[in-house]
Amino acid sequence: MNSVEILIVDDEVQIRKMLTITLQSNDYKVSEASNAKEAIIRAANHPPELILLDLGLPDENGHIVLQKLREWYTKPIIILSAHSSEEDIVKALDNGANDYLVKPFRTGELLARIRSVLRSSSQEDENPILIFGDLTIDLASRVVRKKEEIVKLTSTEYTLFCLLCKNEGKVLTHHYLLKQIWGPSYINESQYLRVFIAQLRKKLEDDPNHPTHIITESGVGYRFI
Amino acid sequence: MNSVEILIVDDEVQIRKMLTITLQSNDYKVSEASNAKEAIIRAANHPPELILLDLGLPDENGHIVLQKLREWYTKPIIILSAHSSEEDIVKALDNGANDYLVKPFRTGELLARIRSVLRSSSQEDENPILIFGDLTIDLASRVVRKKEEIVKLTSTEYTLFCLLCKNEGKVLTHHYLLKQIWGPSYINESQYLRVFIAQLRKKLEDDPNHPTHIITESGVGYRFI
DNA sequence: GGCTTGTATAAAGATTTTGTAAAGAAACTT
DNA sequence: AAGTTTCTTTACAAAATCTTTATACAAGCC
Repeated sequence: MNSVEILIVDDEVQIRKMLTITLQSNDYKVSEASNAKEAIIRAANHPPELILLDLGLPDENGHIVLQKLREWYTKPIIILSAHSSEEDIVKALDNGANDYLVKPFRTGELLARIRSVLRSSSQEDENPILIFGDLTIDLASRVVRKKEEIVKLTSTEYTLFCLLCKNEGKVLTHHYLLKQIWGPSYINESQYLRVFIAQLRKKLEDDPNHPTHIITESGVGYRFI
Repeated sequence: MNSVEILIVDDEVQIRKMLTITLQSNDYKVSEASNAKEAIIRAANHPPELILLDLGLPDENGHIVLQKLREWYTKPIIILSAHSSEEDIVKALDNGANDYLVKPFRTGELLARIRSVLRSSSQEDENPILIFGDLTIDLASRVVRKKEEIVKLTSTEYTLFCLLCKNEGKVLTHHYLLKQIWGPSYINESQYLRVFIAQLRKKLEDDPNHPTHIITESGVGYRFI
């Protein structure tokens, strides 16, 4: 068993099916998403080793999805697209795509290109466990520990914490966090954030009243250090 | 100047010329080889950051050249080939090529693919940091430091400081600053500015009474140096 | 000097933003 | 269907930030 997980993002069920079968018969683990929102949530909750991203999604422009993913997702992304214009290709590659295949593509070539990008990304042997002082976060198994003790986080708490961790040191605006976690229509619901930040602090900080990891940037957002 | 060196391996002189011009005009350094033997010697003597390899060389099969190179050469190799058969593509990718472009290819796409593979091989994600003496400002992370120490700025202070930094040396008028930060209806509230300039000086200057960075231009505005 | 104009700083007051608890709603479990 | 967990919403307290006021200083000019 390969145990390498690939996330397929495509709105056409036939293509997902075809890809799933192809990949599974080559010993990859597969997860699927049929739209942009689902793709981002899946990628954040359970980051795959590679993402196959169709640019023609129903709910959002594929280039935007790519940009959003690349804000934190560092593993390979291969674009599968019906568009073969140079403009699209250059834009996607410059937005951080590792490869770009035009549909319809040849299965053997796709598999070879997958092997290629996985090879060049795995040589950096990325440790899926991030360590911040006494806090560790194992992205692969979705486990957060504080001084070896496992901390139980709800799905939303974990997504929020992941985002903060992956952007260590950077300020993430309320706007951005709300959009990433709850979706674009929630960008004014800052109260949600406060509640969940408070919950994270209660679970993760030594002294929740004087947080040392999750820092408030008043008027702007939050920062993780 | 980019100073990234690329080795072009192709037996056709016109293609080498064309590639050389394209790459040089995009700030890459270029070296050339016209056959397999030369290619391997050049790569060994002076390893480039990337190799563009034509598979149709006169003295040896391109796939063999690729294999030989990959025995020790770990940086990106992009194949340029007239053959578009799946067999060739898969074989090249599995032999360690990072990408495979079929001739004739589009220049913009080639450049984008070069950027892509260079990016994923060099993976230094440096965020731009502006440095002014002992003051540094990290725009991506929204962090200002004075002698390595993080200085906590409020939202408005930071916006003001950014404006000054981004216009280093220039005088920014009261009018302009007020308009940018508080909006057009505040252009007469110069007192606001004085308060915030004073606060910035208190936090950032060695001696706030004798500022060396944030300079008053009496009657006009402020200047940052 | 006395006057005016522009600037600097501290501190009080007002406002905005953030933190916390807790209740109600919704979604899952068993 | 009852119980549990998680999410959403409300209300209020606490903290941080912004605005305003008061006062002082410095430079230029009559």
